[in-house]
Amino acid sequence: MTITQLKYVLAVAENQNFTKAAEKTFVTQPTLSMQIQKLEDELDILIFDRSKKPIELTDIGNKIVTQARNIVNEANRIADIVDQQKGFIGGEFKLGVIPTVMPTLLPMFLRNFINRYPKVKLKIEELPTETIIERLNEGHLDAAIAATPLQLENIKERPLYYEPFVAYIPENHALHTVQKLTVSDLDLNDMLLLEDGHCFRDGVVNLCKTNRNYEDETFSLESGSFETLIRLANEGLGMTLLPYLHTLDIKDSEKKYLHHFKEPAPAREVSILYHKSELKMQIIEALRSTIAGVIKGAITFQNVEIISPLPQKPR
Amino acid sequence: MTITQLKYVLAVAENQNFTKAAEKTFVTQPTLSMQIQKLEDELDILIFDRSKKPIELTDIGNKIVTQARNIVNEANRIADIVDQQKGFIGGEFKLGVIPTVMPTLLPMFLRNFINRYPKVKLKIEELPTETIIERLNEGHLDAAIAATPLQLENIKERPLYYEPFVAYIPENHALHTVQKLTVSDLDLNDMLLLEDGHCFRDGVVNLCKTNRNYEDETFSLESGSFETLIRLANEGLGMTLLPYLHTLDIKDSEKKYLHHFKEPAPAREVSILYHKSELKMQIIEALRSTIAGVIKGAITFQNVEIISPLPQKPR
DNA sequence: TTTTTTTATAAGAAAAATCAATCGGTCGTT
DNA sequence: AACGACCGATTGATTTTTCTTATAAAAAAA
Repeated sequence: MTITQLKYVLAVAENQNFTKAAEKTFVTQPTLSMQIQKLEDELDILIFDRSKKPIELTDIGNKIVTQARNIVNEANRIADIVDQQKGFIGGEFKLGVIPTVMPTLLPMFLRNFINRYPKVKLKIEELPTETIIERLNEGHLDAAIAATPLQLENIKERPLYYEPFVAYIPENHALHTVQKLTVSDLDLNDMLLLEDGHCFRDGVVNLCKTNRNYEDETFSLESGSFETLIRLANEGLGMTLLPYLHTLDIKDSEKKYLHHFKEPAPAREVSILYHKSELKMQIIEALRSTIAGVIKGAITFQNVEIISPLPQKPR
Repeated sequence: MTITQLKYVLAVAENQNFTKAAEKTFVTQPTLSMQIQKLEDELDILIFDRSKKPIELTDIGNKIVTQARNIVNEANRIADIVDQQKGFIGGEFKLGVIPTVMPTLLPMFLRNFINRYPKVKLKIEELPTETIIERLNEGHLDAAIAATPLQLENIKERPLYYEPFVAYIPENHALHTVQKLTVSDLDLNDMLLLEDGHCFRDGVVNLCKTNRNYEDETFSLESGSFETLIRLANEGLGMTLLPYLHTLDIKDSEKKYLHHFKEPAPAREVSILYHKSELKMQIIEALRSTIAGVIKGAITFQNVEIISPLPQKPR
């Protein structure tokens, strides 16, 4: 059994197709066929059920793939240990970021990070929390930035900052005159929300539900961006909640509609997530410290109440 | 980097000598030299400091060896997973047992186990707890039986039985007339102890110390076996404590000197230990269930108080 | 110094991994 | 049913890698 064989197995398991897996691993398809057969012979089991289309893992194949991922991860870590020893910070690094953090946080630290660690080839993807978790587990992402706490078995989370919710209340709205908002003022029926799938939306829903217990309703007005939500609010279709960083680059003419919450303000916890194997830990640490550095100037809130980003299942 | 190379590195690291390592791995010495050099070239570091005699690991070499052990263990586990799937229970299995458990427990389950799992080649070694822990960590033992709780980072423990302490009090002793002993009756100065290094000795010391706080004294009368302790007690040199199973095959004429403790009786917890990687788990489970089966008939104590087997450090 | 021990090197043999080409089976389409 | 597309297995040649024998070189022991 070789590490190469295990990598081949992983590639085929992921692509469910020998030919595609061969391309990904930069070998020809017969190479994959033979090496995987050799491994199967050695172990005297079948890893793949080739009668199914597309190809499937057998029961035992599934277990082997899990363990193979383990081994390959641990093996990759050798290079990592060496890098660390040499003080080398570089190589490809794949970072996932949730959509509601991406446009505000990224411009704040990216230039800074690239200057400090020019040898790191950052590949950043905007992904929903759910996909981020999958990809972290599969090793397709090296780290991610998302709202926490998620408390997942194989994923570690380290908080970066706490970002309060800020209300955007148009002129003609009932709450417009209220100086300091409290959570109990909120009404989910009057709230303009992001589309389903955004964890910020789930956070807002959770926040409003701490107040009263709503039925699971269908919301008619939803949108994919905060920009649109603000425009809808201006049209008098309700109020909305924004994450604090988004309120920094709002039009001056609209700033007067922003209402902060009374302390402790509800807030989301934004963390850097990584797999418990702590692969490429030195780059993760470099990222974390860079972000922590730039964020310190922008966000200084301490007394906040953390709102869970997880959707509550209907009972 | 290949798994074979990592195994070679481990062999050389353990033997501190290429030639001996070559014999152990059943290859010639040049093979080791070349493969290890290849790995060093690939990683662009030196794993061994060849200027020292005997050969030594470099700093980074040390880290790599630790990780290599990890990888090789995880790799071995693949075969294990396959065995489990096939329901195969067999192969070599190295079990460590502490001296105070060995002579009583072994004859109880060994024949039974060999009959049930004839394909397992059991290699049993009598070792002190300290050595057991080392060997489990290094992978030289597959499992061990020792007194717990030890609460070690990389070693899991699963209790097999609770074995009460039984006092052996000779005729002329002050406590001879006491019907049901309590811990507060014990006096460490009057206690015949096993030699240093036995965890049962530490257990007895801990037990007596829960009573009063003793200085760390030197004990003049110590011995390596319970047989001798009993003989010394008969000579009127003090009393002693025995683990329950040892009291079963004591001479009939001496049985009258055995005194059980009042419930909850102090007891040692005897567990099966194994590395957290759970290698050869199906054999470990087979062992555990076999022992649990035979022990159920012999030990039925429930209401006991577990005494730590760890030596207390002098402050 | 000589001998022994130990690791490195060189060269060739053996084993393996890989590739290009091709086969054979399955599936969907006409 | 026939055709073509797709996909994994097979074959045989080629390259690469691994291992061994033989030997050199260096260090330690005698």
